[in-house]
Amino acid sequence: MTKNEILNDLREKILTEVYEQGESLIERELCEFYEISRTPIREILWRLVLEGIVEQKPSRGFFVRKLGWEQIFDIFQAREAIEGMAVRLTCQRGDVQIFERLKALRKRLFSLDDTNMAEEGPKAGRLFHETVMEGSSNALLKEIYQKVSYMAKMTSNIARHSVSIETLSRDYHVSIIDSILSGDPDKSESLMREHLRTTCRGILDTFYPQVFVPRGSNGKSRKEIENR
Amino acid sequence: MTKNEILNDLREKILTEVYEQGESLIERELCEFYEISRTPIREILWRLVLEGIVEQKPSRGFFVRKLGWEQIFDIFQAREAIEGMAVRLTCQRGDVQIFERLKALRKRLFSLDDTNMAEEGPKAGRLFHETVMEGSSNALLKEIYQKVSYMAKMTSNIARHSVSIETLSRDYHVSIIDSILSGDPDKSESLMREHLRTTCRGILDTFYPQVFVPRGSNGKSRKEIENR
DNA sequence: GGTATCCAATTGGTATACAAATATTTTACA
DNA sequence: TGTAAAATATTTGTATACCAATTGGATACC
Repeated sequence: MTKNEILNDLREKILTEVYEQGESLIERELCEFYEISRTPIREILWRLVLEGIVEQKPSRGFFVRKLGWEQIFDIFQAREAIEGMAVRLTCQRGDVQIFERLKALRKRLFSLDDTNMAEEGPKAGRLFHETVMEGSSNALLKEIYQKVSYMAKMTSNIARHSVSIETLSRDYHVSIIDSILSGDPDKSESLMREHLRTTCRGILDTFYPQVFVPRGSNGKSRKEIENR
Repeated sequence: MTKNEILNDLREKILTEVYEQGESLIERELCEFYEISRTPIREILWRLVLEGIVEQKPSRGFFVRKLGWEQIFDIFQAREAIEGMAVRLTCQRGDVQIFERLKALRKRLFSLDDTNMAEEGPKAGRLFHETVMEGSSNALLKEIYQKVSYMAKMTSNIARHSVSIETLSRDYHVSIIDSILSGDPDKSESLMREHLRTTCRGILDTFYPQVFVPRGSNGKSRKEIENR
């Protein structure tokens, strides 16, 4: 296995929770498993820290990042900021290629129905969001997005979306593409934000029903039901 | 020198351009200089990568990140996204402490005039932006901001602001604090964005006058004057 | 002038050893 | 029995030495 293959393998194992959240990644164990020495393993681990899915605590080592509902909330808010700006930029300065890709994607989104939504919906969704980031032509925003999206992927194993959430997302994706193609950056941005807010609420309502996030605000004036 | 001191020292040297942008940071030289071995130096360098001011190219090593005007443009756009969202959140869910700090800061901003603007303006400005991020109560946004702000600091040595830019910023800071205290998140966000867009244009106009960024758009439909 | 080859510099990786910090278990004592 | 202290084990942190692999540039050749 090359170093890159090991990196991909480790990432995959973290994203699919072979390594659980919060679990410590012990250097020697990894060395033994992948049959390499500590130096390259450390480099790989630092790369995963850079990707946001591993954290390093001094003198304690590397740990799989632990993401509870507060972090999911934070991630979606960060995505609102990043992708909201990105879709605005894509709308304003996207080139013909991007627009063509979005048109093709629009078609693909229409072909989704209840039979293939669970399978194809998330794939098409990821492609949509990536295309929007690509269109923004802002390397730093893309860099930031990559990290946030890795973190988002970590949560999506826990928070596997329901067909109803996926269908709603699909509709938003189509609307956003329409507003991009019609050249309306304000509408594109506000739709993207609404989409992410809605999806976040859907996930939290489904997987953390004990958490109450007040409607109509981005607020963290959250209330948890007292008992647990 | 402890490892943390070395980290701070190296960061300082990069931010003050003792190490020039694009320069390669040779492990063995650093080992010799700081009298430590390669392993801890590598860890320090990875931390600086995490901070956004150093980059690693496989088989080539670590380099001070190089930021031209395109990157400055990208940084300010990213800040628009991040800080725009953050100020909205601060407005919506900031606690009394934050509001008090903002009120005190407002007073301090008023005490700035032409005699101390060059000295105190940037300091107060940084404090303003940090306070807003703090108020957002979103750990991920703060994490992202930290990186972006290190990158911004790298550019501020090249693009040292003029008194006129600082004065304009001061006025924006005051207005934004007012809109936060009056509880208007939409206005807070739009003012913050406008502020960052204006500052960005001021910097680019001053330090890269050959670059023309069209008004009234975030667009990258940039034109450079052909000759150089 | 362009291409091929060689060479020096530097990073990449392995191995080993021990120090330092942290976590766990055992022991001793109240 | 419960708890604190001490001993032990585990794991990371650092140092050193060495060689392999990669890169960039210099040189020689056609």
